[in-house]
Amino acid sequence: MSRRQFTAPTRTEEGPPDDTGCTILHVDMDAFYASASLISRPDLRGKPVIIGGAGGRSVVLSATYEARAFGVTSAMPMARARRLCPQAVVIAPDHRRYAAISDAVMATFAAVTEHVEPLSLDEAFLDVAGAVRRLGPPTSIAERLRDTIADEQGITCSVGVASTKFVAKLASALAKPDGLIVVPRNETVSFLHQLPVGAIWGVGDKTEEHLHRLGLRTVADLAHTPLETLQRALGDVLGRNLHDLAWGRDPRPVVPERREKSIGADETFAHDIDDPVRIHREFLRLADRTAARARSAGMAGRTISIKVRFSDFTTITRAKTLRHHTDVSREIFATAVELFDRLGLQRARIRLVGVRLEGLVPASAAPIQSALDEPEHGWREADRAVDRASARFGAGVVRPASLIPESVAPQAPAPDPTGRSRPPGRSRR
DNA sequence: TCTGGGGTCCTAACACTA
DNA sequence: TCTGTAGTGTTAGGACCC
Repeated sequence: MSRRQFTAPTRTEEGPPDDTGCTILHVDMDAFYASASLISRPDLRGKPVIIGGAGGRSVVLSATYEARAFGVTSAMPMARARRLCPQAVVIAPDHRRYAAISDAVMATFAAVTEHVEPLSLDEAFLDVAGAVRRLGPPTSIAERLRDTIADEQGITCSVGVASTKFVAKLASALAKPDGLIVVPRNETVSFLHQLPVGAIWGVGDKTEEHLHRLGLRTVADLAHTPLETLQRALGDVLGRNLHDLAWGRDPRPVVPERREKSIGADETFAHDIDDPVRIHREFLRLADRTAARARSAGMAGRTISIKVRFSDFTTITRAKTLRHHTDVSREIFATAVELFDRLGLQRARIRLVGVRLEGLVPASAAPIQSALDEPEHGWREADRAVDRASARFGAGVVRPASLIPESVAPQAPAPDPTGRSRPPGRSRR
């Protein structure tokens, strides 16, 4: 689902386009989360519907085109979306359903080519060079994919067909909704040069503003600016990238598998808080979630970072690299709390905290060293037991005592949210 | 207007080491 | 032993994407 919208100066729909050499397809589901949610609510088709949380600080995950007509866009605060379109029906996200549909769509892609690079749940690049002899020209393959997805999943998608990933992605955005655009190889540069600079993948609000200050408004302006000028203004890497893209140079291949480099979780509080005990408790919850996800992915990391966002929205991060890799909840939590305490905040009002595990490697390849004070059968085994219980009875069935609501927890001495308690299985003498 | 959550990548400053 | 330098790793922040 592409967030950046721009108007198509032209649509190349007249006559059969020349798709010779255009073997890269970018397939993007139309308003994916909204379309998927409406499968079980056909009564809402054709009506403005917003997918998002009901909380005061939640944002729009997706919206139907009928809601978008009122100015509702994804990532917009829900409060604003409701003001813009008060008649819209708001539906809570159903991530399981989205994952299931995404799996089915990816399987459809895999039946066409093994060169599929998923970008997210709802979009992917396909390199169909090897499928042309078997299935026909790229445009036919794209049409067939669109039909299959519509028939089998009941949702529409848009496809860009081009000779590079970058141009295919631009084309699919222009084709939305429910369309197909082919950019012939020899028309790539003229296609690009009429677009605004903001259309380029990697140019966000800040860079676009920067380029406008330099008097650069279209991709053609960018292309005709000396490389050295762009590099001076934007840095070596970004300057070079934008210059190359402006001339249609994008040699990146479709890469079927990409390994995660970090895993993390963060949480925005319903109201800003300044209570260190509550903040520690939140770090415990987030460390637990992060570690469980790492273990489930079979990964371990060496760097633990925290993120703290204050009430004025300024955000800081702090990180610590351990001497060994870990996937142990308690170790991630202890490091996170150490980093947080080191900030020495005097009851600052905090809006969000986050925990991230970086420098991931397969756990099987990482020598995971026991923490110095870890007894035999310690926290790692406890984590494994929790994982097994969660797999059997559902996530969250086993939690640290300090995360159990007071109304549920048995009367006992207050748990220590810092986690500096005794390890499991060794608490009794 | 009032800004989620999950990520990746880049840059710069600094520390450490050969 | 001291100093300058280049390479590398760590840390922090920012921009961007979906």
